[in-house]
Amino acid sequence: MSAIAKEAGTGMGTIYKYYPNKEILINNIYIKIKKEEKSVFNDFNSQESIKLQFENYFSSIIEFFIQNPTYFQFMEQLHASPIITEESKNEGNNSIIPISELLVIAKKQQIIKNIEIDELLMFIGGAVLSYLRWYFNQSKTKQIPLNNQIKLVWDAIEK
Amino acid sequence: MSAIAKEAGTGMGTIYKYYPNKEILINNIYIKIKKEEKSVFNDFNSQESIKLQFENYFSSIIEFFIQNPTYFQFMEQLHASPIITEESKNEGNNSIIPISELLVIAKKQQIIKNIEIDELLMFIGGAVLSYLRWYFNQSKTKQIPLNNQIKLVWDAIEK
Amino acid sequence: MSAIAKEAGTGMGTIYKYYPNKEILINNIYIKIKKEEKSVFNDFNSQESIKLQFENYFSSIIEFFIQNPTYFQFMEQLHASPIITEESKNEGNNSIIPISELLVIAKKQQIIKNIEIDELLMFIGGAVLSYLRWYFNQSKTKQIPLNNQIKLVWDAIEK
Amino acid sequence: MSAIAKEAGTGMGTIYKYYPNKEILINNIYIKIKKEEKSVFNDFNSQESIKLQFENYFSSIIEFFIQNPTYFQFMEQLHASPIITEESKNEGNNSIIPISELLVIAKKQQIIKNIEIDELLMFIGGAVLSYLRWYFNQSKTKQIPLNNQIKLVWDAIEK
DNA sequence: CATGAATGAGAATTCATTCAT
DNA sequence: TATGAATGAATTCTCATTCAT
Repeated sequence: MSAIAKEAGTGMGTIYKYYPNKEILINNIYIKIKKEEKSVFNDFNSQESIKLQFENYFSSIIEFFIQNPTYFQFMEQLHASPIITEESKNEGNNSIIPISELLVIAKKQQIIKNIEIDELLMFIGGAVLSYLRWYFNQSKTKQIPLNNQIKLVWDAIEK
Repeated sequence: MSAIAKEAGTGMGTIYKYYPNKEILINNIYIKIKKEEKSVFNDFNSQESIKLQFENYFSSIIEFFIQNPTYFQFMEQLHASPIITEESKNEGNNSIIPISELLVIAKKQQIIKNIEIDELLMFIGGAVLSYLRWYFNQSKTKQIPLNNQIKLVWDAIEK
Repeated sequence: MSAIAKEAGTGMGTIYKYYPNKEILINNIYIKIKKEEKSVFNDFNSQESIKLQFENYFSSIIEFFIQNPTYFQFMEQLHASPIITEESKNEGNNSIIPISELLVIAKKQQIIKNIEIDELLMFIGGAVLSYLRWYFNQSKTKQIPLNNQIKLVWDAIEK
Repeated sequence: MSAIAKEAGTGMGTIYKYYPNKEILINNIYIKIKKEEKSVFNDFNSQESIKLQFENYFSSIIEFFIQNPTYFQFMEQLHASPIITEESKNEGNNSIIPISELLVIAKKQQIIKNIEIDELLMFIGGAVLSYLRWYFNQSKTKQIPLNNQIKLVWDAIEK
């Protein structure tokens, strides 16, 4: 907590004014990131084809974390920590609503495989996560093309 | 540490006899799990088709963690922790050698897409991880068929 | 450390804020005592005869430890302890500079024996130490006159 | 204790067979050294002059600790430790009986100053101690002549 | 009888939280 | 109101002692 206060340029007392204890602080950060993550989808144009919308989503969510590397580090370290409450996790799950809705439509239109939405979602989530882990381990010189990842995921879920 | 000793049914001093400090203990557990993970591939029959071998690997590695849920919990909580040293991570990376070699062959035989091995590996790793996260969040009644996951991954990497 | 905190009327955390660990705390006390010991000589009047100055020094340094019995106990217990670093010992040796300088003058004036300064110093140090050990072992009723000690030392070093 | 057992080439259990606990072990070592120290005086020839006997004693006791540097280290570290019992200290004080008796004679014969034996003893003890501290801090190349020390002490106590 | 692995009370150290300024 | 020094419960680690082999 004292390290956080120092980094934030405030006293510890100030943090405790807004967040009664460390658990609440961490959980609020968690939820904040999840909300921002969800908002990535707001700008999307639903006039475009399903495939394009999906690809846009996929690259946007990755771009989001590339632009906010500390968010990614935070999630990597804490998503499985006992400090994150069940309640926070539930609220955090809202972040996948947009892509979930897109998948529902795609499935109805028989564009993608007839697999449970949840199962597809977790699969896509895994692709996002692994790409980002890779990205942040890379020396910045060798950039991995996102195209390949997008093709892999789309070939996977496409009917 | 005292909780670990209690759970292990030993005194704390005994743990410190074998592992000089907590960091070393945790890193040894990390490496042990990674080694076991690698050994999953030992039994494999290289006479089978590439696809079958791949599917076997994929389901085996998932089976491994389902049989050892504590291993999975440990990795989820600690893989991104600063307590895991760079050295341990490097040693841990040996666990993907078997599947890596399989992919090299598959690529040569033009069975799978012409994408860098590392990129394919991280993609597959993401699929494994996301399935397991899902599995352990499930109430045990609703079992998700692994078949779907295998099909998704294979369709993704197949040429 | 907890006993020290209790005695000091603070929490243990407070000690650790100023002294990162026990070793540093102990070494700081060591150096502090040595510095105070040195400052005993500050008040001295260099107009007086060499002999008088010497006698003043001798009785002052003994008076200093009699007034601060805990200082003496600390030194007795810790001067040979491995917790006192070589660096601290070197810094502590500054405390003998004043008397050392006095002896240099005394030797030039052929007042004292033509023996190496260091050898004289150690001899004097031994006399101080042994008197103090004696003093603190005494029941307070039987006070040993310091005069005798001073005569002994002076007769020893005098030409 | 385990370090002691290792150094001694035995198991810890063996030590505990002979010395029920660490305190007793340390105190026994203390007393053993003190006894050896006393025996240094056994060989002495009472036919010699008092002065010669004194000088022999002085150099013998120093020689004793130079030959047994670990004894000196032990005493330096532990003489003021709370682990040494009052009883051990009392028993240890026997080691000064021989020199004490010599001083009684010397005083009767008016060879040395008319100062209390105990005071003379502590003075001499201080000289021994300071010489040894000096000796063991020296780089072995520069040997300090013991003659000077002996002259210093004798001039001090001589009438 | 000798051993040294096992023990756990006690010591050192940390860090979330409080509260006087 | 904002601060960060002070706090001490909780944690890590040590080491004298025991006891099964």
